[in-house]
Amino acid sequence: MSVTAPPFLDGLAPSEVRAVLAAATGRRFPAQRLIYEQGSQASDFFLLSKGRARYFSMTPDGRKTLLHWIVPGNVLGVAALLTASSLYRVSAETVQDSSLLTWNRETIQTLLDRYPRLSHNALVVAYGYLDWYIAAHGALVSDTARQRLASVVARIAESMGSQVPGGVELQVTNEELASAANITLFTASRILNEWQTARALTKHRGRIILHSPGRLFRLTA
Amino acid sequence: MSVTAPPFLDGLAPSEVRAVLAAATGRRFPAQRLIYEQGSQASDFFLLSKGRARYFSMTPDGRKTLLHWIVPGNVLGVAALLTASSLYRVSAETVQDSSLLTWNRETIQTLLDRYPRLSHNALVVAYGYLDWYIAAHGALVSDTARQRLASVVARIAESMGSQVPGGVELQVTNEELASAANITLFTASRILNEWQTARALTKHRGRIILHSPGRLFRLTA
DNA sequence: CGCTGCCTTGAGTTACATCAAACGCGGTGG
DNA sequence: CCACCGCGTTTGATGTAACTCAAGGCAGCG
Repeated sequence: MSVTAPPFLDGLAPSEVRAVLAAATGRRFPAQRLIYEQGSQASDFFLLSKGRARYFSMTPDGRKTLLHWIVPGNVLGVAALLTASSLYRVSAETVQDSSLLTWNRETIQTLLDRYPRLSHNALVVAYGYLDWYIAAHGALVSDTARQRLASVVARIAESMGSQVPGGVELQVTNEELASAANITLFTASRILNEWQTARALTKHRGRIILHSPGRLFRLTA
Repeated sequence: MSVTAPPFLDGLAPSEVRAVLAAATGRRFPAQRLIYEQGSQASDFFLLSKGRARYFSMTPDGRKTLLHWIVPGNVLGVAALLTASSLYRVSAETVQDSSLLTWNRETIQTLLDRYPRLSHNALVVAYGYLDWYIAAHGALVSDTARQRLASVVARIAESMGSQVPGGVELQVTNEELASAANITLFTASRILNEWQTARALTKHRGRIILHSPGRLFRLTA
């Protein structure tokens, strides 16, 4: 079903895993499709089985901030696991064509009751998000634009880069990088050019070849 | 034991609550004492029964960032609930003299196994932190120094203010406000003076009388 | 070979940080 | 009761990273 075993199903017996998966509905999403929107009722819980998705958030003034990337085996929509408060806190969208297993709120909550281990796993998942936010908060509080951009590039290279001769290729636009690092398009362009001059990477439209991740951070003073 | 029923014990039968509490050790902490430090092994889980505490984090360059405030009934040290990864992610310290119920890691994990509802409650707690971080992230990304300071003042007034004739009194220094809003001492001083001039609050050393929370945000353009 | 959308470049602006200096509240001891 | 002291606070002058805006370049596609 998915290449990597979903952490959310850790510790369940094979028969239990089957029961949980049997209760889900498969759904396909094309690339660039909204999965759910921040502020709406958390009516479904998802597991990404194929493709790529990401969380993002809209600021009051209409800018989009890219948050966490979601790879196969990850779950989405933890808000649907809560009995009370039940709004999605951020939005989620697909990046590539994707397949999602879907449980509605009632179903997944019944499963949580039946298999308590799922609650524990959900806690681990939530704690992982917390980790991400703690790091992001630290970065916003004390890093420069340059450092944040370097982190974003490194993180994307890690999670979604593909090996090519000469380095790692990232399929990202300046706009996406800017939005993830919380800087402007212009600042992103300038910093990336510096790095290109310093031979740490090569730019093309819509993609970047990262030659030396280490050099990024050395240029970060 | 505590004024408010701890959300962490929600949904447990009275006998179960007694069993969980019986497994804890009571500990008293004086004001301004470190409870645990970010990066250290998450060896204990706590429930604040009396007093006041807060989370904070140190930046690489040595500045202190104040995070979430903890009131009686709240738990601390969620990292100790996780089987695997087990470092505290932020630091915690008391603000006033406090009493904490303490479970060591092994004990609390045994209890989680025995009372699955605790896992669910832990998820709710973790989700609450997530909420806080999502809001903080949004504020850092798109609010001005002024807006962030207004939010901090409002939040502190809400959670720890005491009613006095003329408004709500907050026991905070400029330094604490600056550190929580992620601005400098100087900027905090200047903005607070503006607000004093606009009659939204009155300043004294180490405390503030907030007259009109609403006016803060109106002055926030 | 022209069009569309991504990307670049420069000039001007700004909010906030940094630094230096001094002020004054409120507690302490003479 | 007064002089002193420490620390929280204030104020002004200066610095700067990054944003904003305007204009144009150019890659790749049809």
